[in-house]
Amino acid sequence: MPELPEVEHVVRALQTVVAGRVIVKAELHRQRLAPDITPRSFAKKLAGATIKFIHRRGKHILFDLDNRRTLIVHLRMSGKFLLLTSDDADPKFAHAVFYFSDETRLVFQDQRHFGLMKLVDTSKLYEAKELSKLAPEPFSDEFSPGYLITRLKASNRALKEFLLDQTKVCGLGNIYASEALFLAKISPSKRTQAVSKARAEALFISIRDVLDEAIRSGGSIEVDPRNIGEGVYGEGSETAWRVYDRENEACPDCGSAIRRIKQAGRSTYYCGKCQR
DNA sequence: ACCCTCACCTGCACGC
DNA sequence: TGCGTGCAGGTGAGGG
Repeated sequence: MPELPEVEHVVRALQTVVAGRVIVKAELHRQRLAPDITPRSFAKKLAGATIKFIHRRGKHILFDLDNRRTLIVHLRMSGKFLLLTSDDADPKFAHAVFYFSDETRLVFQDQRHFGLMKLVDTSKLYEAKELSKLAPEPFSDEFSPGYLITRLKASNRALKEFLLDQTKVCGLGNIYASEALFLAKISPSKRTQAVSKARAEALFISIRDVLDEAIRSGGSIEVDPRNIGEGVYGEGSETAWRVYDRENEACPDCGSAIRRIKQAGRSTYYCGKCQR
C-alpha cells in the first residue's frame, strides 16, 4: 500500500537482507501475480540467479539479477516481503517464494492480490511499459519547478488528481498528495491550469519536503528481518500526518475543522481555510 | 490526448 | 452474534 517513501524503505531493507544471495529455487503460486510468465518459466529463469542489487523507480521495486534479467515488483495496496526460515509455514496469500541456500526464503505476500511482478531483460528495463511513461524521479534534476509548471499547464484536472497520476508526478499516493497540498496551501480542487507560477514553485518544494520527511522518518525504523518488506508508514507516522485521516480535527495551522471530500473516488483531506 | 468510472481482492470498522 | 455497508496507502482497462 505504500507510496514512494515506504517503497524506498522496503528497497533499503531488501538491499541489506537479500542482496548477494543466490536464489536456489523460485515458485510462482499465483499465476496472475506475474501474468506475462508461466510458473514454470518463472522458476526456470530465477533458479540459480544471484540477486545483485535492489533499487527502485517510482513505486516499482527492481531486483537486478546476475543473469541479465531484472525482476520488477509493484506492491500495490497490500504486497509485502517476508524473510522466513524453514521453521515457518508459508502465510496465507504467499503468492511467490524465493528460496536461498541457507534454508531461508523470501516470501511475497499479498492479501488483496493487486501486486504485480514482471521479469525483463535488464538492458531493456526502462523500456518496460511499467517504467517508460513514469514522470521523473522527484529528487532528480529533471523534476524541477519548470517541469511541474509545464505539466500543470498541459492538463486541466483537479490538482489532487493530477498529483496521483504517476506519469505527471511520480511517487505521491493518496496520503502524501493531500499532505503536499496542505503544505503548499493550495486547494485540492483547484484546476491545474489555474495554478500560478509562484504557487507551482511552492508545490514543487512541498512535494519534495513531504517525501523527504517521510523517507527520513522511515529510515529510522529498525529492520525486522522477518518482516522486511511491509512497507509500513513510519513508526507513529499517523501522528505526523497533518491532514490525512483527520476529518473534523483541528487544522494544525488555523484550528478550523479539516474536511474530507471525494475526488476520483478517493478521499481527500484538506483545510478549507488555509488551502485556496 | 485527456478524463471519468469501474474493476481487481480481502478484511476491518461501523451501525442496526 | 450476524449481516449489510463503506472504507482502505494503487493502477489499468475501457468508455466517452
